[in-house]
Amino acid sequence: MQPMNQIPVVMLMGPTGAGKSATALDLAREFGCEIVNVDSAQVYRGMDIGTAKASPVERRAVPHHLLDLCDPAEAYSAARFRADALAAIDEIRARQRVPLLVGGTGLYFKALLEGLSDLPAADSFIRAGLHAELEVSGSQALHARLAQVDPQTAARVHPNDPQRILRALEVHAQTGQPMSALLADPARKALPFPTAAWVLAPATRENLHARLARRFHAMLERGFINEVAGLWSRGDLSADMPALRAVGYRAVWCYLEGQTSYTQMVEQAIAATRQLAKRQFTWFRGMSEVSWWNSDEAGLNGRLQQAFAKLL
RNA sequence: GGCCAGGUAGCUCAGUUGGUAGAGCAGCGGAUUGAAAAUCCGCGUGUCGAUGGUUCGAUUCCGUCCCUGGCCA
Repeated sequence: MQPMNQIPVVMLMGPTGAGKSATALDLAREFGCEIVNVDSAQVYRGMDIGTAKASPVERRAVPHHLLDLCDPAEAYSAARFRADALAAIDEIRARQRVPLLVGGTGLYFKALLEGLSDLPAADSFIRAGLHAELEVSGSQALHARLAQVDPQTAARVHPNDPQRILRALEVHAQTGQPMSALLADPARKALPFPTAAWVLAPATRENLHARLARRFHAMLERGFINEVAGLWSRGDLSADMPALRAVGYRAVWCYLEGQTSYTQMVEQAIAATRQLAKRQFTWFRGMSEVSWWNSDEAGLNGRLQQAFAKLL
């Protein structure tokens, strides 16, 4: 075996439904990898069918990391992901095995590859206060306030984007400094190991759309509605929590509350999945040093194995 | 078969007192620093069902035909 500082970290990214999981299992079995999840929805416990999480059998065959970290009532974050992923990578490499990072969350990949600035974590108390203010005054008013304390951030965040306006105000409230000043602090740290980044995606959007529709129907057949109904009946979860905003879950939640018909729910869920895939493409296209692989191509896994072998 | 209501963007529809048309959704592109499967931003040429007529000009008015839905036979 080679010295640990040469064990690479392989990143397999791709839009939802591209077949990353199956490919990852294939590579992991062949090369003795351990899989690290890079999916913001799969970190939640009890959200299995709708997130297409690896099954217990698959998880027994290949070790998986960063699944089931949180209750759906909690909020995970990009910063937690970065820390958790770095820790998992260290452990895996210490075992002389290759970490295979698999998922579709562009921000998480970016946070890992480029680092995050030293910003305060979310503060639920401050956030609740700002939210109440948002309800009363609207995002334009909060944007105007942000322009007072942090003109630079206000200039780059749209007045209709409450999530970013609130975050910037939250950071200012906690630190007394404009978020733009904290972001200016160079926080980029090169990762202390070699990396390879691959994007797995179907050749055409039509192919992907067809797959996504089929996949959602398959989820329904596997009891997806029951899964969401279980969360719904807990009584302590609500549609505005990050976990329940996930594609599919949100649509079924509305259906369970009687806001949409079954047909509308199915249509909404599939459309939301397509939109997610489109945003994922935007992330991946903007990344430098990634190689693209056509997931529709015959013999793909063999070629990926060859590419993988070259990294070792 | 008769009467009525419709046929306008991929879908649901608005509109043009005659000067070739616009919303929502879908789709496409982009942004993205502790919620990111989130949250935003931008993008609208389509034989206005077909065909004849009136008109300088018809998607709009008139005739005929076709299609869909409803009612009556």
